[in-house]
Amino acid sequence: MTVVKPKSEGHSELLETADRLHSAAIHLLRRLRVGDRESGIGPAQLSALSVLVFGGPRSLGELADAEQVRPPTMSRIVSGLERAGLVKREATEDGRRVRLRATPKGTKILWEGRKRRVESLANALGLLGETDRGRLAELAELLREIVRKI
Amino acid sequence: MTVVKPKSEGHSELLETADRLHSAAIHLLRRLRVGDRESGIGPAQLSALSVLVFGGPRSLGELADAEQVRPPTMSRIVSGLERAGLVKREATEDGRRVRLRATPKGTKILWEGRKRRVESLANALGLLGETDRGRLAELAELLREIVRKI
DNA sequence: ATGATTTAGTTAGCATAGCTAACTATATTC
DNA sequence: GAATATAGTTAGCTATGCTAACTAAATCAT
Repeated sequence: MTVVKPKSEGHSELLETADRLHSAAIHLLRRLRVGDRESGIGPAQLSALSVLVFGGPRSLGELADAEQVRPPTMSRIVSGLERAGLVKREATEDGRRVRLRATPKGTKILWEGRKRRVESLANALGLLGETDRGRLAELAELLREIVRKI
Repeated sequence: MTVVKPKSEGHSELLETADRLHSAAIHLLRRLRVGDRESGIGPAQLSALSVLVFGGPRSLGELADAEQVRPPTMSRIVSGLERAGLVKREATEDGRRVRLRATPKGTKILWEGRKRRVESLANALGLLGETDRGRLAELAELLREIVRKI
């Protein structure tokens, strides 16, 4: 893993870091999905719901943008959330737009689900030393910035 | 973001870090999926193939374990890879087991796909300062350890 | 040695989640 | 007022996750 080709050393290292992040992200989500399933709500729904809960009501298009999916995909995700009574579609001044709002039930469910979801991760984090934990908090922040830049 | 409830300060911080990692992982993969699609091979297939290419041949059950999915799921993922000529099912001494092996084509495709996939991520990483980049490489390693612990 | 059990993998059937293309309805513009 | 643009939805495809039920092979126990 520390073997790096001599030529264009920095680039190679960058690719390796990128690849490792990618791999870690895939496996991280697979592990956490187990807990997600207990809530009876899919990962895409959970993620979309969290935007509405923490970020407030918005239109379907805005939510699709925030979640990096196409409108038809978000339309169906929202349908699922609505069917479960976690989100409501409200009419707006502009008759084309809908305003999506998390219901009290949705907000409650999200908080519970989120807690359970990150619990195992938080536990794993708790196994780390104080130093590593601090570094990891930095990573999370850094990662968020990076994702915005991609 | 630095607002932490006084009670059980460390735990709350941990949850927040966990949540941020989770969110970042979701969005990271969504962004990278765009590039993935160009290869005509799904993310699960790509990930499974990479285990075979970098980790060598193994049984379906082992691959399912490595990828944190159930055997039927992996069976279908492998079927897709086989259909595309990227992986071969080989018979073993134990007639129940199959040995999965990446074909030369699979290996080639993976290297190309992997390169393209992490390219955008590596570019985003390149926008960071030298300090952040170093930190991130370190922390990617940390993340890998954590995922193993969950 | 043969019958029962365990193990590995597949098949069938269901749900979620991603996409594009095509449609509807409402706003905006000319 | 007609043409165009915009927001969402519907329809239909693929990929990926699952559990349940099946087949085939190996192992175990009598």
